[in-house]
Amino acid sequence: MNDRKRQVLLTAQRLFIDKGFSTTSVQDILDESCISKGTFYNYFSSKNECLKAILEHAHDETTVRRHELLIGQDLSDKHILVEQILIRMHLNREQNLLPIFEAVFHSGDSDLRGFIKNMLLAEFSWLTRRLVDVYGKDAVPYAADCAVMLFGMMQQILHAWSAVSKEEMDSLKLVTFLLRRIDSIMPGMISTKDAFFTEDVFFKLNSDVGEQAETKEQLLESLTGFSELLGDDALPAGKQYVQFLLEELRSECPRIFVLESIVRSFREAFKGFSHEPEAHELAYKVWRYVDTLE
Amino acid sequence: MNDRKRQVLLTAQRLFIDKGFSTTSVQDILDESCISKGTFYNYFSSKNECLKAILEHAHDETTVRRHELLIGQDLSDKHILVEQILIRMHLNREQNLLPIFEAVFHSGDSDLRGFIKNMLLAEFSWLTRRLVDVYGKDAVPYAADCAVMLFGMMQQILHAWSAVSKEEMDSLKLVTFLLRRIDSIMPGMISTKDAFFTEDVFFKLNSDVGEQAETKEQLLESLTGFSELLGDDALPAGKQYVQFLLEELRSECPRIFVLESIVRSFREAFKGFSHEPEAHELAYKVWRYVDTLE
DNA sequence: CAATATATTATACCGATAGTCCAAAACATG
DNA sequence: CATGTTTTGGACTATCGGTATAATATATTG
Repeated sequence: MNDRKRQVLLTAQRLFIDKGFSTTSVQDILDESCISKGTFYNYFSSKNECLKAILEHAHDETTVRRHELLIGQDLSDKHILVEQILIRMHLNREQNLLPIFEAVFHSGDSDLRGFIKNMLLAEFSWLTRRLVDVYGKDAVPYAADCAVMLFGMMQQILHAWSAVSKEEMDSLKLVTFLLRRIDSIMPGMISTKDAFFTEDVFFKLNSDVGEQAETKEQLLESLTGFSELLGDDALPAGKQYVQFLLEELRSECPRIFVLESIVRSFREAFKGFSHEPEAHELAYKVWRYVDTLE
Repeated sequence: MNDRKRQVLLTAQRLFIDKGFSTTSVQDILDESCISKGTFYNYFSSKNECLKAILEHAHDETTVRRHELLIGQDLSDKHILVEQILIRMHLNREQNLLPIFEAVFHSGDSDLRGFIKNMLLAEFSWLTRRLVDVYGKDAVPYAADCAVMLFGMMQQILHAWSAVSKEEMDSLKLVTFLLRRIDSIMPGMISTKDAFFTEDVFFKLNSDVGEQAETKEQLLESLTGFSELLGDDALPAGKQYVQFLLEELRSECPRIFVLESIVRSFREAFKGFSHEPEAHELAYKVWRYVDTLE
C-alpha cells in the first residue's frame, strides 16, 4: 500500500461521504487528489474496488479498536459493548459511511453487493457473539435475532432523525436507549422460547463469513518484514514492541493476555508517526491471529 | 391516466422489481413495453418521475385497503394492525418494492430523495397513530419511537433473511413476531418514561407530511365526472354506488360509517371490470376526504 | 368524407459517465 | 549512466438519461 495510494483513498472517502458514492465521479477523485486517470486505474481496477478498499479499511480499524476495548475487561460489561458499537458509528464520521453501505447494498453491481452483504453478516455475527457474552448462554438461540433487530432499529432511527432534525445525533444516547430495548426484549424471548431465525441460520451467519486469519508463519514474516522496514533511527520503542511480539509468538505457548496488551501499546506507539498505517495493518493481523487462539 | 400509460407503468414496475431501479435502463422499459422513447418521455418527464408514479400508486392502493380493513372493527385489535402492515409487504410483491425504496433513498437525486423521505415519514406517521390505537393513550409519547423501531427491525430482518436463505419469508410470522417484541418494549418505555424522539419531533412526523385531501367540491366534481364517464350500459350497480355516495356527501351531515361501507362496495364492484383504475383513484380520494371528517 | 389535432414513432443527437489503451515523460534504483 | 517502474495526459469506446425533430399513425370533429 503506497503512501500516495493511501492519500487517494482518503480523498475518495471524503468525497464519498460528502457527496455520496454514486454522485462522486472518478473525475472528481482525480481532480481532488491531483492524480491522472491512469494512476487511479493502476491503483484500483474500478471505482467499486476503490470503495471496497475504503470499507475494508474501516472494517479493519473497527476490529482493532473493538478488540482493544476488551483487553482485561469483563466480557459481560454492557458499557464496553456500548463503546464498541459506538466505535463503528463514530468511525463512520458521524454516520455518513453507513448510508454509503446501504446505498451500495442496493446497487447494480452484484460483486459489490456480495461484498457489502458479507460485511453486514460479519457485523451481525460479531454482535450476536457479544450479546451472548452480555446476556449469558441462555440467550444463544435469540442473540442473532436481537443483533439483527438492534441494527435495524439503530439504522431506522438514524434515518428518521436525519429526516426531521438538523441537529447532530447523540449516538451514545441512542445506543444506550437501544440496549435498554434489548433488555426488555431478551427476557421475553427466552422465557417464551420465541426465536425467529432458527439456529442453523444463526450458524450460517457465523460460518459463512469466514474470513480466515493468516498462518502463524505468515504473521511472523509480516512482523519481521515490518521490523526491517523500520530504520534503526526511528521509534526504538516501537521496534521493541515488535521484537517482543515476535518472541512471544515464537514461544511454545504464547500468552494471549500478553499479546493483547503489547499489540495495543505497539499500535499506540506509532500513532501520529510514520509507518502508522503499516503498524495498524499489522495490529489487525495480530488480533485476527489471537482470535484463532481463544 | 391513459390505458397505455398504465401498461407502461406496470411494465416498468415489474422491471424495477426484477432488475432493480438503477440497473433498469429506460431502453429496457421501451423494449419491454414496445413504445418509443418519445412516448415514454411524453408520459413521464424522467425516469425518476416514472418511479414516483409507481410508488404513488402503491401508496394509494395501500391506503385504500388499510382503510377498508378497519371498517366496523375495533381500532385496538392487534390482528387488524398485523393485516394492515402485511398489506404493504404483500403489495410490494414479496418485499421487492421496499428495496427500491431504500435504493432510491440514498440516490443522488435530491428531489427523488425528498419524495421517498415523505413517503417514509407518512408511513411512520400512520404506524405511530395505529400504535396509539392499539396500546392506548399512555403510549402516545413512545409510539413514534416504536413505529420507527418496528420498521427498522422488519427491514433488517428481511435483509438478513434474504442474505442467508433462499426460502420465501413467512411475512405473517415476521409481523406477529415483531408485534410481540413491541409488546415487550412498550410497557417498559411507559413505566420508565424512556422516550427517544421528543414530542415535538413526533408532531413533525405527523404534520410535515401533510398531503392534503381535496375539498368537498373537488371530490363531488370527480364523482360526477366519473359517473358521466360510465356508459349507461356497463355496471348499473357501480353507478348506483356513485349516486349514493354523491347524495350522502351532499347531505348536511354525511354519516361516516355509511360512506366507508359504500366506498368499499363501490371499489369491489369494479374489480376486474373496465374503469377499475379510475374507480380505485376515486375510492382513494373518498377515503382521504373521510379522514378529514373524523 | 375531409380536415385538423393529437399521439406515436424512429432516429439523430447531446453531455456525462466508467473504463481502456498507449506513447511519452518522470522517477527511482543499481 | 542505464534500466525498469510509475505516472501522465489524452484519445477512445460504450452506455446512460434526456432532448429535438420530422415523419407517420390515429382520433376527433366539422
